[in-house]
Amino acid sequence: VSTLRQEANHNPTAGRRQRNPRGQGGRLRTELVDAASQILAESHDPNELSLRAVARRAGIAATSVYLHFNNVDELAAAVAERHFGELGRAIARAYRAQDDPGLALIAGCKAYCRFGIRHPGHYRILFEVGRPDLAHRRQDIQRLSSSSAQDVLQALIASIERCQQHGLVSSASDAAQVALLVWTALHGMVSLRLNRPSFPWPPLEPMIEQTVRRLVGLHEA
Amino acid sequence: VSTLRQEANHNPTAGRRQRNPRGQGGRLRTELVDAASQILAESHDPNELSLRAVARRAGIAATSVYLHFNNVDELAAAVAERHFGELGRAIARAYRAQDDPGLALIAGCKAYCRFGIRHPGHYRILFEVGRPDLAHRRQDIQRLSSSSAQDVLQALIASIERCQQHGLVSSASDAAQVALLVWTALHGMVSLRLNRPSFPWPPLEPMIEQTVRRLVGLHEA
DNA sequence: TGTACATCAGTGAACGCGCGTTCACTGATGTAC
DNA sequence: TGTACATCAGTGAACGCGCGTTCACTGATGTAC
Repeated sequence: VSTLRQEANHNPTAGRRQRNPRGQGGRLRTELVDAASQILAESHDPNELSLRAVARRAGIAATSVYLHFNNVDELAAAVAERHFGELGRAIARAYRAQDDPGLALIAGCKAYCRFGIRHPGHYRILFEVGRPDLAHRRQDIQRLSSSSAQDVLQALIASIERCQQHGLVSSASDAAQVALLVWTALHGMVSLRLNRPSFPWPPLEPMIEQTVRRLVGLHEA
Repeated sequence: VSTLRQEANHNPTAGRRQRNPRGQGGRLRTELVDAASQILAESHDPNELSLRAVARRAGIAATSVYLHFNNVDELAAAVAERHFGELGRAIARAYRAQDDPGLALIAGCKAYCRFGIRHPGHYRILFEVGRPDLAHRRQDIQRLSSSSAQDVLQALIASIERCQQHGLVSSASDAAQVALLVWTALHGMVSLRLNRPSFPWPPLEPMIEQTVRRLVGLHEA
């Protein structure tokens, strides 16, 4: 009987959770997103992100998830939102560390790919998980997370425009259009490396640099 | 009782299957791959490709799948093999339809993307489904399907080399290396369009053409 | 020509699993009177 | 100051589902004698 309860409700490695104090029930929401992120960090496969797995990891009953999310898709959307934020901050950090606009652009692109390679589960939930239900049913949430994606893209556009303003890149082509070429190419590199790890891939960073330089028309310093 | 049998074993839209004649049991293998392809063609989501779904679609008992495949992963590998072949033929057809090596290269790339956009389930099973079990356990099968992927890549390399030989592309950079840039970029375009259909994507073909021209250094005719 | 037997192409019931979701509930803590 | 009540943060059992896989089997067709 005790093993049954263990299996059903508790993460055997974690201690028994004590309930939050009155008025602090909202903390569980954060803990659930934490737990989901941990699962994604370990699994590489977003399909392992189930309501029951998250509840197990957080040390609560499966039903308690419904105190904060109407269904499992809303939980997944909250997780995606968090990781969109983290991706954006990782890119911004790498970008700001470079003075030259061209090098900053490339550094941001490398940060994007590095995030994907280092956090496959998190990256996949952002760009490889089809959650059509969400897109159809919960327009508010979809707007939120797609605006975070837009933020990432906007930053890329701005960084290409900055190269144009410094004369490093021709102003003949539209920065927004070129940014799309770059984004899709970066995604392709991440996605294929994650999904075909046994392929004999050459080193990632030179590949990123070549792709970005050629796509935006940025020549060696 | 009769509804139970229906649900368990039969596709209600298809007639009752009659068994293959003696010595022709191997036909079922083809029918299973057919059924699996149909499911993928309709679903967009490779997770719906389950052993039981395939059996239902083929009009046989779930257990009969084991007459031809040791497990569900071998079935998936057979499906992938077939669609690698179809992708390769689609590319070759488009390629051969153009005389100019530069236009042929671009036509092949467009065919690659078109295949992915038109057959999301089939494309995903080739490049977005992580089947680590297969890669680890069944080396022979992995070799097969990865050699089909290699065929596609080899064709791309050859078509870039042909551009070099005709002086359309500089011979300064390695064709194999550039081919990788092109392949990953094409995959990124397909993957993102499939996974984020609500994003306001610009028309696909100009985007492919720009990407390929810039990556290989092929200028407008 | 008749019959026993082997082979072949499948079947059907059952198993244990994890899943999302529902429902009625529990028990501690604060608040109104 | 004591007590009834409301609120809050969660629980536990149960549901029906589809899944992959196992096991023993069935029934038609060919073959050896």
